[in-house]
Amino acid sequence: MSVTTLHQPTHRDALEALSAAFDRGELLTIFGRCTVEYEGRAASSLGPGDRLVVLKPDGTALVHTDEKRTPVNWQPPGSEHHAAVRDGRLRVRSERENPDERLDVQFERVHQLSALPVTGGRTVDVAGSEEALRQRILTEPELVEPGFEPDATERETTAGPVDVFGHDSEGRPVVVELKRRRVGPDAAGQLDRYVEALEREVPDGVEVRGVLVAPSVTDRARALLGERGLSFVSLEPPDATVK
Amino acid sequence: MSVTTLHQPTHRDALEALSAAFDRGELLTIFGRCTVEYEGRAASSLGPGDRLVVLKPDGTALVHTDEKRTPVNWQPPGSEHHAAVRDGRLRVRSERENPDERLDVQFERVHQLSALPVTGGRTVDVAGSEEALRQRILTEPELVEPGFEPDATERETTAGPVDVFGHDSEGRPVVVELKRRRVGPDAAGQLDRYVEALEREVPDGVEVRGVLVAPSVTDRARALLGERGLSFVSLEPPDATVK
DNA sequence: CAGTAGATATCGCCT
DNA sequence: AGGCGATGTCTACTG
Repeated sequence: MSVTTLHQPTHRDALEALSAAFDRGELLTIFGRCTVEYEGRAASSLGPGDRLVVLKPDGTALVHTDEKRTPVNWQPPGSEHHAAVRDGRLRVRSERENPDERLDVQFERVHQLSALPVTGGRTVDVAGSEEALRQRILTEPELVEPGFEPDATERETTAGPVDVFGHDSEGRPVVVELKRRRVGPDAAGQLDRYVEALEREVPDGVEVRGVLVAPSVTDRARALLGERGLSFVSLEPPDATVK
Repeated sequence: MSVTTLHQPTHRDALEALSAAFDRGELLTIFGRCTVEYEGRAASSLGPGDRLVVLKPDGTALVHTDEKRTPVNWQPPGSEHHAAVRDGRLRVRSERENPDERLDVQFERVHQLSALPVTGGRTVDVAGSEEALRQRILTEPELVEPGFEPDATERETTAGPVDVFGHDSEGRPVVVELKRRRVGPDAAGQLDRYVEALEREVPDGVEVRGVLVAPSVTDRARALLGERGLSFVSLEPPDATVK
């Protein structure tokens, strides 16, 4: 495991190490005093300060300060990294097309630069997802209500795919929308759009019911459900602590 | 600028440097072969591999592979980092309450550990936001339509705050929902909720109009707007390239 | 603290 | 490539 690290390198030495690391497909971390400019989907400017810059071989660029989970500036995967020395200073540019956007990091000083050969293990198994909740519904449909029977998942409508589609004990069509956590008005609106789309598919006079399945709802969402004649069933995804 | 870096340290030396850096409020990067376990809002497990772990003094923890913008595992700000050596191996735990969740990183080997003193410049000015689009509307209301006059921003309704509220050339109330980029059915539903909420506030017989202002809409969103009798105006936020 | 909606959201799936 | 919805979304703002 050969980690290459330079301390307080000259900008020219940093550039050389950086280029070599790009070629080897290594992960780069640069810690230094810099300014950052972004232009594309929006535009932003960041004054001088010490930051940690991470450049990934897949084209991702991250600029982190000492706060927050979200980088203060970034470029998504698929971008192209370029480095150069202008006016005696290291500049890293990461850009992509579609959308057209560009990130420029101008270094005043490079405190440390490391090239890290990263390998293996990218995929993570996550439990407690909406999919897990769906499995629970399909295994025990009576959790939605007694007599409920699922007929299809991801059933297509003009308003988009419905999580679970089925019918109740009296044969009425039922749309089920699943959410893994507490929901607000957006989820109620989403369910309503699906129900309205299906109302148009079904013979006149047949009522389409809508059921929102989630751990809990906000007051506003509950009110919205009431207005639209939709129901709510409290249910959590299995094997996970969800508030 | 004193960057502390250890190469291939023993787990015990790594722990010592780590604890010292915590005390000094420094940003920590650890590159090493590790496994990661998460449990909280969901649960996940990540097998052995080389990753970059970043620990921030505000309680943020990030685990990055060589791919993607999103860390493969993380802990949000406000968490508490703890480090220990168990069975001769470095373990970093980051946990928080509300929601109750915990991240465990178990190192097989530590390739490199750096403590970075980060200072200054966290705030970034962003242009081309929805706020910029709102300013544009307020300055040139005729961009919405000839005769449109804004009366309030963030006007409260039972369905939530409306971006811009005003009236048209004939005195009819108008709800304007702003989006900085191309919108889908969700935005149409959101506008519809606001219009319906205001219909209930206004005297019977008075029609409340709804206008969605965005660079463009999807087909489904356009259809939904049509059904609900809502309009669409194509407009982009200023000073930014938005598709 | 909860609710609500924006974001350079990112990401994955499917057409 | 675009549309669409989930996400351990994160983040800011408001009550």
